[in-house]
Amino acid sequence: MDRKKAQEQIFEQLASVGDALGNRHRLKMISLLSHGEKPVEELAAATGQSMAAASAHLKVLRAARLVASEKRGRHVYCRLASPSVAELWMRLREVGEELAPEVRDAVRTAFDPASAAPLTAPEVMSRIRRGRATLVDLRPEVEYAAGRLPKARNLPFPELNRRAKELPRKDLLVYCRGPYCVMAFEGVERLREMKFSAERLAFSVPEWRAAGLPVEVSSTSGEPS
Amino acid sequence: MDRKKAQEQIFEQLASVGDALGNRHRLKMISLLSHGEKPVEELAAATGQSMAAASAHLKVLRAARLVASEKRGRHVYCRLASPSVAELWMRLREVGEELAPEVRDAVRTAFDPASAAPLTAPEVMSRIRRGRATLVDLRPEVEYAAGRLPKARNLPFPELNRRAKELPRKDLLVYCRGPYCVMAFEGVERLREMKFSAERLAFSVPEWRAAGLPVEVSSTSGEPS
DNA sequence: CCTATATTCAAATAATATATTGATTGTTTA
DNA sequence: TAAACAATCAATATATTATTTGAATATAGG
Repeated sequence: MDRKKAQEQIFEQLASVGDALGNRHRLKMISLLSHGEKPVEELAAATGQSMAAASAHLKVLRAARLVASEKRGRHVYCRLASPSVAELWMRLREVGEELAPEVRDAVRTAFDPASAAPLTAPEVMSRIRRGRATLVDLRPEVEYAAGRLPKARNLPFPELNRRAKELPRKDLLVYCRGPYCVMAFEGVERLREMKFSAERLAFSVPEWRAAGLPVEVSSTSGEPS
Repeated sequence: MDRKKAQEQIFEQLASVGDALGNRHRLKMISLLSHGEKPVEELAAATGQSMAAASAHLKVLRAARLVASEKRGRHVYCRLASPSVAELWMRLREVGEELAPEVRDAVRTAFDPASAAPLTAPEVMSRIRRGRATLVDLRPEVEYAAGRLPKARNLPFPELNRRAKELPRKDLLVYCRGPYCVMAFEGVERLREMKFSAERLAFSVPEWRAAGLPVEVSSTSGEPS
């Protein structure tokens, strides 16, 4: 009889975790944080919210234990409480893409997976090892520093036009923040206009990490403070 | 600019999937359905709800595309839309147990994983192959018929006292509906009182299936109608 | 036709969810 | 020490939603 009560509590608590996944802005925050810790301010800007609103959503995520945060300097840096949160987010995406036509159609029309290089993570790893490809990471430098595909070069999206000439003309594999990342698409489009041979990868660092492949990190112990 | 809109729609839709996971009764329904399809009536009874309430929750689950249903005879049979829904539910549990102290503590005190046989699914598979153990499935017969561990014998919990004598005295491995299943605990307790040597498995069929191990099914094409 | 099973509807209740504004706290920097 | 900044909190407003109940309605079976 006591176990019955405990079981209900467990389901209740797990439901609160599910509930935390039930808002667009919060999912976006999880998605952003899967590329490394960020201050509240940045999360607010990236999700188009006021600081107060972002702070409220973060409170929900913290209550569900999905996000942890720490004050350093004058910023509060937020991060996923564990890599398994990113994996939960990936699994949610997979289920949505598999089962919800609304998701599947939107993904197909706006972020067509068929437009990406049809390479699995291990296949990319093998090309990296053989020096057959140049990986280009379009994310901001802090995210690149926090973790990247091996031998990837960092060329943040806003600097693309100016610095593209640093890249080789051939065999570019471009990635940014994952399958729904607008910059990855536009980056490849721009590079092609500039006569580079470039393909988009359909995944990013969190998926790479979840596949058990090695992630390269800048030697500075944490994020710059 | 159009991609930005599509991205927001994707997140919105995925949030509605998350939202569907945000209620105790709905999680319980998913958990039950991971052992096979069930009519609405049974889901209502098992979750302690009126038919109308259960129906409303099922509507949410259907809208999120997690559950499909079909009318056969006078019942509406509900089932998970895909095995990946069960996997999402498992992942949610794992995250909860890993990160939420409320969940972890409740699990430890009421459903202590340490009280289960410390066997992984492949280890159990190997024992089955060598005939080193007798698996006992305490679930209702329909769930047993819909999918079970190889060579498991079915002894539904309510019949345990009456029919325990059919079992060998040694090397019993008992499972029911998973890590939070009360019957699995009480079943093992009763068997031990009756001087059987029995251990509880910390997992059930959905976890077994997710591990890629073979599930045995009764030859009748679907559920009995 | 009558019954069993589900869904829907109307309604009630309560509760949430979300965002805004302004105040407050703690920290850094001038 | 004061000013500027980052974040949270408190109070508030609005709207919406969540959940359940009981009755009415469909649907199919016997």
